[in-house]
Amino acid sequence: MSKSEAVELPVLRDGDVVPCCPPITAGELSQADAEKMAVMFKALSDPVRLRLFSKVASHPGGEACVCDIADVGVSQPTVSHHLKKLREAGLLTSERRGTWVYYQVAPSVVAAMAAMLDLRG
Amino acid sequence: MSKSEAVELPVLRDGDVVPCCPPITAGELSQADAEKMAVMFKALSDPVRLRLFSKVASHPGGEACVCDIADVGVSQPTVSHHLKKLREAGLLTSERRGTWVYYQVAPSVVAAMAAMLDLRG
DNA sequence: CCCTTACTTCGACGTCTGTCGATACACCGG
DNA sequence: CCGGTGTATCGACAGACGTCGAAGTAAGGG
Repeated sequence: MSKSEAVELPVLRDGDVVPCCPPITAGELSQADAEKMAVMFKALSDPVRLRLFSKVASHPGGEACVCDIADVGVSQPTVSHHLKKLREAGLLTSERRGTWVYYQVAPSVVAAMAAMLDLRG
Repeated sequence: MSKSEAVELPVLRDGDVVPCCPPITAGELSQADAEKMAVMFKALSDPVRLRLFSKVASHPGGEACVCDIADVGVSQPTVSHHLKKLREAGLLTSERRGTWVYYQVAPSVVAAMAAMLDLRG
């Protein structure tokens, strides 16, 4: 599947934000932009995914092995399914290291979502 | 169409943010917090709702009449349905003034979502 | 009053989504 | 090569969701 490279801290500096879409206060979203953003928000619209995501994000280095975060009250296949959704939405990246698979947060994508919700115009 | 006599700007100051949940980097989300946040993210997980929301948010005063924003490519009952979802999630509030119903953004709720996605620890 | 305009609710329908158990795939240690 | 552990995919199914037209409610104007 996907092959991610860099393993770095999720620390953000100004300018790291992918300028996907302007803040919602800036004007009406185009159909295309709306669909793009909807995919990201949908990824976080499930309690299980939200918990998985927070577990990865709050882990040291912003990355965690599946086995470290799998305890969210659903079966293992379901965990895998949700992690795939988060991956497909661009919020997480994954990397296999030996037996284990590590998931990392994608800071710029998350920052883009936050930026879009910025009401200070 | 309608004539919205602008109320006030949705400008935020520090401290206006409802401290619903800590940033996702701060630790694992509780089951309850995850469910609460999931409802908000789910509200923005649909392209039509995202466009409706952006139309309200980008309107002068952060408020708009339904008739001003209803042109999003779906039927009018569907628009009403989506606005209800946004209202139930706390992202919008509504108010009837005469014949028209005006929707306003709920700045503190939106800010809480943005704060949760803040990766700067 | 009744009619028109603005919006909401209702009922129905097809699609999408979350969940599971079973199964397949990847890696490691012996 | 073989058995064991960690993850991913598959197939199935119930429930949630987006959509519509039709009908209901609210307000204003003749």
